[in-house]
Amino acid sequence: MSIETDIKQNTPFRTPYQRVMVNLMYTSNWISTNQTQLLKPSGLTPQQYNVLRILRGQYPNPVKVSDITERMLDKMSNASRLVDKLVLKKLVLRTECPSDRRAVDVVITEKGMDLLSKLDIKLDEWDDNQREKLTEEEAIHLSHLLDRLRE
Amino acid sequence: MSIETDIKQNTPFRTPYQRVMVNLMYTSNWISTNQTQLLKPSGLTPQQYNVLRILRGQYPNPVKVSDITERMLDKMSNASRLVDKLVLKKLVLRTECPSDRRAVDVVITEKGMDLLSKLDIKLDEWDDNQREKLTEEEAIHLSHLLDRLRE
DNA sequence: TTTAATTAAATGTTGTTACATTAAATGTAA
DNA sequence: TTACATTTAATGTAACAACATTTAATTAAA
Repeated sequence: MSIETDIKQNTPFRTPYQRVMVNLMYTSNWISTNQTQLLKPSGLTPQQYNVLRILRGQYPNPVKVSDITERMLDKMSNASRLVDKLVLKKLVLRTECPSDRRAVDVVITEKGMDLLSKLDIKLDEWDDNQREKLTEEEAIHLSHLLDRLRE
Repeated sequence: MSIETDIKQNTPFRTPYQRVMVNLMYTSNWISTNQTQLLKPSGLTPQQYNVLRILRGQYPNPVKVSDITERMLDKMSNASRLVDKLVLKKLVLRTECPSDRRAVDVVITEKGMDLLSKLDIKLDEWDDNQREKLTEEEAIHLSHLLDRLRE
């Protein structure tokens, strides 16, 4: 559905750039809502999931809280408190970094890895749904346009 | 910059679709941060700005709170409390709807219209920046791909 | 070496979001 | 009409986000 119809707008956008901006916010919100619902049964928020994926990416090496902050999509979020939540759920381990006692090393646990594996399957299904809407070439092109927009 | 570089990811995305999803979240967050900063001097949050724009679109007709909710990008947001904030700033007027005493009519004030006019100029500048990154055709294409993705 | 500046993580605070619940008005069906 | 369901807005609440501040460790400079 066109973004104008989706948001019931009756006056057209002044420029195609404004249309893109609104469309991006709307689409991202749509994805985010879907993702939140997908993760809810696992008791994870999208941000917590994001942290787990960052940790898996480095497994079995630890990642410092400051590195997590740098890699998170939402730079303003509080990685420290997110790690707190994950520690409580025993999905990650937090240990003092031996070489710098200010820093904190975080590692994903086996329980965390298992949870991610289960979620991979769900995510692949969601992935397959998108496959029906865009071809691979279109998906690649879309990413490319987004990269250019942020330049 | 490519999204992989932006988020310092060293393992590639499994599919172009996953890349698009992450890219969309990242890009939208980037836009949202920019927008928040742009609006901050006016004392408006992006959502409050969104409500004002919806009201201007119907001016001088009133819009019910339920209609605002329907048209907002973030459907889960609480239009009632957003209108509250705008009433406090005298940017909108809230009156009981005569034909349905459950409903509430909201109209943008002259002060609200003036504020939007000032913001239009700022927004156009931001618009011009994007113009250097994507051609009009590319912007149109990008919106089209986003529409298709949400189908 | 002592002092100052910087860095890393944690914490405090204020406002917001997501969601559930409430309260009042309206619609509907027996 | 009366009872019940639905709609509309407002409110309560718990978790979260944005941002500032604090505390401790490290680095750099005097």
